[in-house]
Amino acid sequence: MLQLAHIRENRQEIIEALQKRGINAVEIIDQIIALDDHRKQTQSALDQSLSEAKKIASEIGSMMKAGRMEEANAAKAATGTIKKRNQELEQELKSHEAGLIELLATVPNAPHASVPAGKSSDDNETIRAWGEAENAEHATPHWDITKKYGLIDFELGVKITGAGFPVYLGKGAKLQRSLIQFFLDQGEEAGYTEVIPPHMVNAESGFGTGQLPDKDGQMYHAKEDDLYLIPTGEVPITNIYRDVIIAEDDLPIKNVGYSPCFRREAGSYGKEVRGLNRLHQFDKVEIVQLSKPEDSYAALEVMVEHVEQLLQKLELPYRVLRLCGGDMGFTAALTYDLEVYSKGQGRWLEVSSVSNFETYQANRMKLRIKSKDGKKRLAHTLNGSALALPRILAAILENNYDGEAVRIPACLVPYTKFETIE
RNA sequence: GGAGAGUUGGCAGAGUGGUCGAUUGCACUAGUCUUGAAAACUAGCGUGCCGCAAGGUACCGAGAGUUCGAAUCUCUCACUCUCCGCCA
Repeated sequence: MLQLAHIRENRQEIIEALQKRGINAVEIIDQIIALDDHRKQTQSALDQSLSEAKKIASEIGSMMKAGRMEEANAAKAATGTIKKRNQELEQELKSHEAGLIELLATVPNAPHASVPAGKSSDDNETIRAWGEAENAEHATPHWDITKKYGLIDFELGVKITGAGFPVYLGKGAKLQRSLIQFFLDQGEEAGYTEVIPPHMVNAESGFGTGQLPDKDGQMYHAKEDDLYLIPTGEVPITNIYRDVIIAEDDLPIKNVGYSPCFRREAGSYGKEVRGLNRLHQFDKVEIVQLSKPEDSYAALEVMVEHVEQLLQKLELPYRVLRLCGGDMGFTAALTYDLEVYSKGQGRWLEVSSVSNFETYQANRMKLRIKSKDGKKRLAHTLNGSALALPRILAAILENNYDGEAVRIPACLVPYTKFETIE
């Protein structure tokens, strides 16, 4: 969520930034500020009232010690009204605080100055591109290739679980595992510390990174234990640092982690979701950074470069997009999407999304930085896919297929131990 | 899943109804001393909220309750440890 102090100080600026998302936030922002005013007043009144009650209690203590019992009893009798007032003020404060969080949680992050205004993916800005985005001579969609070589069985997944839960077989499984290993090794080389996080999270974690309350329909929920299957490694990895105060010298913190991701994808259908294009369960290697506010945008660029390096090593043509306000996720201030060109389908596939959340998540998580002089401030959080597996796998199969065999990119051969699928 | 023990500031560990946000030690930070370091000594050293500030207020696993007053008493829950059961 946005910080209250920041909203109060930069009301107009935030309203203008949110317009890039197509949101008119005037009313909600003013509502928030008004409620915060009430909160402050109530806090003051409560503190004063509590102070009074405390004073009387200690006076009664001294009276009793001195043996002046009648006096003490008289004072006791008079405490009723104060006590009642305290309770009322406490209730009022609580409801103001809860109301504020509720309102704040409905306001998305304010886009960065460089974010273009826009409604949909049509308004995204292409920053740069790499490689030849042309259809292959033997253009074949990956679902035909996986079938031909027995790499993935989608129907088998339907039997075991349901649509969107494919079964990887033989060289298909090995290629998948090799990619994970490759991505993790590359992350480690770039200075990220590997973590293997839990694949289920509680509601607090879901709130911390911003999936809850707004996107809870997208996550699988185990009601019995009130736990959610993670939609991305971002959730458990970033929440490692929930409620933590980090010494400034320990920043930046860089983690890389592999995890399966589970998404309900309610409402998706058609050829957009065919094959590996959109699944309910998929694998992803995620990179996460915590940084000082003044360093976060430089870190974001380096993260994008890291992902680009991966794609170049895999020899996949790609382009980098700066998302417009309307296409950006709820919690992001700036997002770069990386798309690879899928030659078998003749379309771009999103394989990575790298974002700076500034203090939006840190504020929800109470993730703070402590400098040497003892001053505390919220950290900036960033994350990105490096990379999401299924569409990479699809692109590798489609882009390296010559009608006879699939050639494995050189960087993966040390992992797969085979050079072709035929 | 069953039985028992526990949960206090970065760590260790006091405190069982009244001025306790909490003794003390270690760690940490600054300073004195020293050629430098160590040692010793001095001071500082949790987090949130309200307030320009002085200051006020809240937090001793979480929530509720008893009381004029709760870290201390009662209840519920969570977690940790030990033993038993089950199990990859």
